[in-house]
Amino acid sequence: MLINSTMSGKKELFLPIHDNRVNLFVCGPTVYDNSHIGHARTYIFFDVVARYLKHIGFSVFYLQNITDVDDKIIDRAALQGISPRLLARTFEEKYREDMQALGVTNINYYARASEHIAEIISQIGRLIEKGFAYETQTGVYFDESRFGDFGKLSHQSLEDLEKHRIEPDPTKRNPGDFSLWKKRQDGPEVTWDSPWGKGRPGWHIEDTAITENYFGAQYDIHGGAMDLIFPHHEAEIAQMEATSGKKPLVRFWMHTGFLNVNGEKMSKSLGNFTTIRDMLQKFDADSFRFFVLSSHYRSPIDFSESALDQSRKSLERIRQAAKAIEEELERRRTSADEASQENENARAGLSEFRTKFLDAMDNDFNTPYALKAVFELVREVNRRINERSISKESLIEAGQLLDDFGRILGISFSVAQAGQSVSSGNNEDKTGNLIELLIDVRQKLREKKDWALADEIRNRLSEQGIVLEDAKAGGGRYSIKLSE
RNA sequence: GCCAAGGUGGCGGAGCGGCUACGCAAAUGCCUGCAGAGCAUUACCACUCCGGUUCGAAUCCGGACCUUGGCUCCA
Repeated sequence: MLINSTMSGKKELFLPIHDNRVNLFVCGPTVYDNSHIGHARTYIFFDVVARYLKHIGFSVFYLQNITDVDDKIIDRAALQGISPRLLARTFEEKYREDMQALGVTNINYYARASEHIAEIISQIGRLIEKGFAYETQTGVYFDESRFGDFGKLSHQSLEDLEKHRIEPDPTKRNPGDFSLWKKRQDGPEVTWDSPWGKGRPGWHIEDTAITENYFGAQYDIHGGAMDLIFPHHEAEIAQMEATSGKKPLVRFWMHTGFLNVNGEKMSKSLGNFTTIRDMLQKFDADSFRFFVLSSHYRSPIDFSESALDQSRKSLERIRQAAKAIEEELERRRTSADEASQENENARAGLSEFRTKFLDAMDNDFNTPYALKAVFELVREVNRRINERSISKESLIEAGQLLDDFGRILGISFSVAQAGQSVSSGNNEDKTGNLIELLIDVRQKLREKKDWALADEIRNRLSEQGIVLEDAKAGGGRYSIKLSE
């Protein structure tokens, strides 16, 4: 398969370093607040990366760090009068709940920065020994002038990087040198002993200490959003390649585009900051996943209510087809349909849709193109059902294809688990029985051609959010719209 | 200023050298008591601009313009 690497800017053939094993690392959140829908975009995408790589037979280990030692956490905790650890653990828990709610379920291990201090200290020590880092009164810094490749990922030269907006720490040798260890004491929970005195790690070092610990000096894929390319990922390259002397740190750098809101970057000052929790109050997780995956992962996407609405409706079309397949299969159970069987013989099989879907995914995770294949399958199956030219085998195959595609994308295409909650007519509860009763009465009215009353029942149920759909041969079905 | 990603039909969004997706919305027809769903067809076929390469460019090259982001907080 082909994967675009930020380093080369090109699609390259993906082969893991170790046989069949794929080591995947994605920068996790700094847990000082609720995660927002921009995080969700990135993490949903990499969840699909893991799902797909597993589907095509790789053994994937997906590692994510949790930044639970950080200035923002300390500041926020002080503001709220609670301990940094309590704050961090609280939002870490919420983050995990959010991921669960979004169907992001393929992360094998979350590594907390605070639980890898020994590894961090070890790596800093080796950097100093090799002359890539130095100690001052304020901390330990990486000397970028000693590492020739600095800037290679973001395509910037050292001269470009001389320009800076924040006044650099005066003890640093070069303005671009970044912090490995901060000599600060902000309370026992965020202060550790080190050969350079008490303090805490800088932001970049935790990731390479963690990946070195679990993956070694080199691994397959490192993911994150575009804004992390510089300086964060640049710093990771410098730290690990300087420590180990092995290049490259990572074979494939993958970066997701931004999620904007009405064309603007999401930010608290603009008031367009949407947390995952708030979003899920209004939209179901599957619709959001569909929205995320209907654009290419490197393109910017624009979040809006109408975009989400459109995604919901598009997804609904796939689910309608899944429903039609089930119903047709049910019908076949009671009566054999020789005609359909025979009519289909002239038709091609459905396997071409699997090929199209997998080809799209194989080409740098082109999820919009993969979704196209899903819709083409849907149309073909609908057509065949309508024309009575589909065999039982093809119905089963189509159902399996939809299931497989849904599993890879982490979206439920089947009716049963639909977010909109579509009930079929065999509810056990009393409400369901009442609705059944009304449908029965209405059916009798229809048989008597009392259209006025029949329509009134349908309209009034519709006002209650219960939508009736009449079938040709009586009975019919209904669905309950939970939202709105 | 430097670096990066973009500018495609009413909207969303693929394609990245030649037949133009896919979805949403719309129209007409079939089906239906009506509606919905489904199916078929349609809208006469859009690619920021200006040059160039080519038999042929949305797609390659050069140049402009615009948008968003990064430049040591950031998914």
